[in-house]
Amino acid sequence: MARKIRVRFAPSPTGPLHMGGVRTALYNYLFARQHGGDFLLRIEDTDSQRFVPGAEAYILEALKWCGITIDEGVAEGGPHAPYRQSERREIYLKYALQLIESGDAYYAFDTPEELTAIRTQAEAKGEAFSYNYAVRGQLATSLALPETEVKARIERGDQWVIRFRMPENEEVVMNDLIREEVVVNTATLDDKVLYKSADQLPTYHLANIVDDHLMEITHVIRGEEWLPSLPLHYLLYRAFGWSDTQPEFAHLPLLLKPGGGGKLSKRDGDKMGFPVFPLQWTAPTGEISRGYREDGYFPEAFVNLLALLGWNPGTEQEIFSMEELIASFSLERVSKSGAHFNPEKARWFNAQYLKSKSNEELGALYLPLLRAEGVEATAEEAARAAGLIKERATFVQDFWGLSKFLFVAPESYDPKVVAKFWKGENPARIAAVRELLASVDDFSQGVTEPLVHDWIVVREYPMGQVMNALRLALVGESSGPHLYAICEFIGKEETLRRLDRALERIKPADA
RNA sequence: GGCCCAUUCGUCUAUCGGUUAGGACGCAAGAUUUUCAUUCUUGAAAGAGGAGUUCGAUUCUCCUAUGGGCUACCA
Repeated sequence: MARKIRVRFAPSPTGPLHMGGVRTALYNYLFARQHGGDFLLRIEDTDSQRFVPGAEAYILEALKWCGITIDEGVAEGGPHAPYRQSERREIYLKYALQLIESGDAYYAFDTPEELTAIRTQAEAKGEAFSYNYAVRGQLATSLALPETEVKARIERGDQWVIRFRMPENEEVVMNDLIREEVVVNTATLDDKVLYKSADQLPTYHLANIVDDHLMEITHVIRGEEWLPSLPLHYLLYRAFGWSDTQPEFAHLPLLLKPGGGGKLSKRDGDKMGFPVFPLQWTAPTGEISRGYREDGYFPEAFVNLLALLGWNPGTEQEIFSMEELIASFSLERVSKSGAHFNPEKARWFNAQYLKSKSNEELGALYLPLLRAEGVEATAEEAARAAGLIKERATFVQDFWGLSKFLFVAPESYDPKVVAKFWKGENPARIAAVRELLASVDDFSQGVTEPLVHDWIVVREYPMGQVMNALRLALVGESSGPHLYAICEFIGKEETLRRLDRALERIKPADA
């Protein structure tokens, strides 16, 4: 009988989620939705030392912004609540003790200080210390100490941890949905801590396995950095007797820095000039890291570009809505090797989405920016302006720079353009065009364009010369949308006013 | 150091033994346009190296190299 697909995203609230984390969440979400399964969000806050206030709220907001909806989780609740591991602390000790009972784990009384001492000592000799079968019989463990001594220490309140008793020499054969078979010999592995008395909290490994089991998780989709601990996780499922319901595993390739040199990390963004976080993050120290949202990315574009970083549909389609991603995603088509993030392509994705949006939608986004510039435009004007310039923009934030001349007359005139076009007969021609335009009242593009165009052609004036001079007079520079569209937008009165101003203010380059 | 994973244009990637090795970003050129941009066309650009297996390897195996991850009482 097939179990209902259930996956989880289980971040640790040690800071803002970075884009690699969002991608992991996204793949989990896509997988769940495609199979009609459940997507859970579990907060893994078993490290009280590294807890960062605000991180959890950030994670929730980031997923929401991306359109990743959660079926069960800290905010939604669900049949397996609570979904915050710190609130499940009493669950884990029982399971740790069960492993001691079965002989799969043992108490260890070494203090962290003792362990660092042993480590540095080994290092000095050029060796690497591993807490494993070779040493657990010699150290202060329940395997080496008499039972009475173990009891006494625990009752006395000595601190202890519970470690997994890693088999001495066993080939663990694992299966990964992306990498297929992986084999590791346990002789190379150490006895990981599962539970610590100091804060009465489990470590990741124990909490993760216990919760995935209890929450009936069927597929664990996580980053490749977890692959080395997969054998431990296999062995834990076996020790608990849960092998028959053990989830399938899929380890995702890492997101790498654009230029190489390791996985993308939280610091890279500000250093390399692109965001690594979905949302802007203000650290408790006050330090601000930029986010895709604040940088002007549409969530659809962000999700789209993330989806294609490590997965491809096998077709040439590149633009995917969330629905299309849900329909075409598959773990089989996730690539095995790490993906370098390409900020240029990220911008391209956003430009694609920008172009596909309606003028009204973009106008609504532009309006507040116009207000911020002190322009009181109507929604209709903002939409028309957006329509004129969306083809040449990547972000809505680009709009003002690309269309300010639609709302305010140029204060200055680009000297290079003046030198090139405001000379010879051009100023006089512009003066003539001004009178020509003054003769019509309908300023729609369909009227002004043939009017001026024919006028220039009939006189055999050089089209480029006249038009560029005209553009200079109206816009102040040499780039922008179709000139007659600009005239239509600003209207007759403003057009004539700007021409008068230009004729008065611009000094001919050859005078 | 040990263990594990990976390796096709600069980058993301297609190819599931036989292809002129395809697409996208970026780059270059051309066309269109009054300008810039858009758009369109074209171009440069890749199988890490070496052994095998095979009639035939980018594709399968091994070695080397390179890249990456892990190696905490962090996740």
